[in-house]
Amino acid sequence: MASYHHGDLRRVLLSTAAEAIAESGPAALSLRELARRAGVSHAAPAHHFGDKAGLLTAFATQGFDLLADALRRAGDDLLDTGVAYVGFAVRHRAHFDVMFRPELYRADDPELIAARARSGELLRGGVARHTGREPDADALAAWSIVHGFATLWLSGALPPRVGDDPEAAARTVIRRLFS
Amino acid sequence: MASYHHGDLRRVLLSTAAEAIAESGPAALSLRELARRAGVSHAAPAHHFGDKAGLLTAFATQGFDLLADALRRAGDDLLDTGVAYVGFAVRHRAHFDVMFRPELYRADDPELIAARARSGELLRGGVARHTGREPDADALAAWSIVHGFATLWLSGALPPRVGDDPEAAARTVIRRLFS
DNA sequence: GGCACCATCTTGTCAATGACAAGTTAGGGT
DNA sequence: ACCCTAACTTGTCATTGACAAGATGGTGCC
Repeated sequence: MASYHHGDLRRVLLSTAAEAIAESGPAALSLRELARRAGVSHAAPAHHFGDKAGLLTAFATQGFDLLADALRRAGDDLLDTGVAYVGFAVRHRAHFDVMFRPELYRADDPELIAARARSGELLRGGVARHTGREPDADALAAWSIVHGFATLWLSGALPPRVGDDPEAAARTVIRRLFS
Repeated sequence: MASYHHGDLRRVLLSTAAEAIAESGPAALSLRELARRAGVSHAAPAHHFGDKAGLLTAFATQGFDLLADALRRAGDDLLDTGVAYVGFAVRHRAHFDVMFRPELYRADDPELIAARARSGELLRGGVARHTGREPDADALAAWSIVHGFATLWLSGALPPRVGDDPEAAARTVIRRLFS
């Protein structure tokens, strides 16, 4: 068919972008390459997202929503929440890569800000339930340690002795924080 | 003058790259823009670095050397070492941005690997002196928490209440780890 | 003093890209 | 039946990274 109206292009472009970014990073992302993979013309992506920053804004927003889902699924336990954060980073590497790189997208986009706030609340809530205290400093420490571990893991900077199971290694590391 | 032989181009290009990357991230870096700022022809950078990945390889190597210097200056105390790590990230934002993004450069470059190993040793050494134990898990936790804090700070993801002094905030956070 | 060498830098070119402008198609509402 | 608008296409331009080939001048060597 290859009908003139694709019908589902926006969704397809986002998932194709996830593959492309996971392969070679956000810097190497090409709108024309995405269009080629989706079988549409080189200017089709611009219609849905305006420009490259627009696409990455939508992509980051989707990422924050996926993160919120993952944190919700982890339940109330703080350790599980931390492991889920790392699991999200590993499983949705492309999203994670973009989400914390605001110079790639429009950080003032309302939908993005809302999605980011939703996932942030889940993180802070987990910490507050665990310590019972004002969560500021504890939440910051917990967020830092899981975010740092995830980032280092993804960057390949960790020595091989850490093993090949990021979530198990993360569990060990997080345990050091509240002991 | 504008003599045919610049004489110091390699060094100038690296420091110009630092400015450009600090302004708009490594993704937006343009070799031609660097050449323009340095007042040389558009192909001059390629002579010194081969290609863009070559320049970023040299840049990351310089970054690991600067990090090692900063860690050495911090002395033997673990807390100070952690604060120095964060201080390095904030003060040399552009280098830090590239160092942990191996898809941007040639991660198999021997000089880069050597520089990275030198700074890694300083980190592990600091942790070993502090705990007296086999440093693996503790070093990983300490590295994760400072790296995560630095990354979150640079990405602008932290709420305003954290304040505007990254090193002071880092000190508070790191203290939660070994308490 | 002169000469050859070669790292350094320039000019020229090509394919790929992001952005934009203008045109085409089809489907939904009235 | 008709239009009207979102979805997509074709065409174009400036910019970029990479490469090839040439120009320049300092350095060592006799």
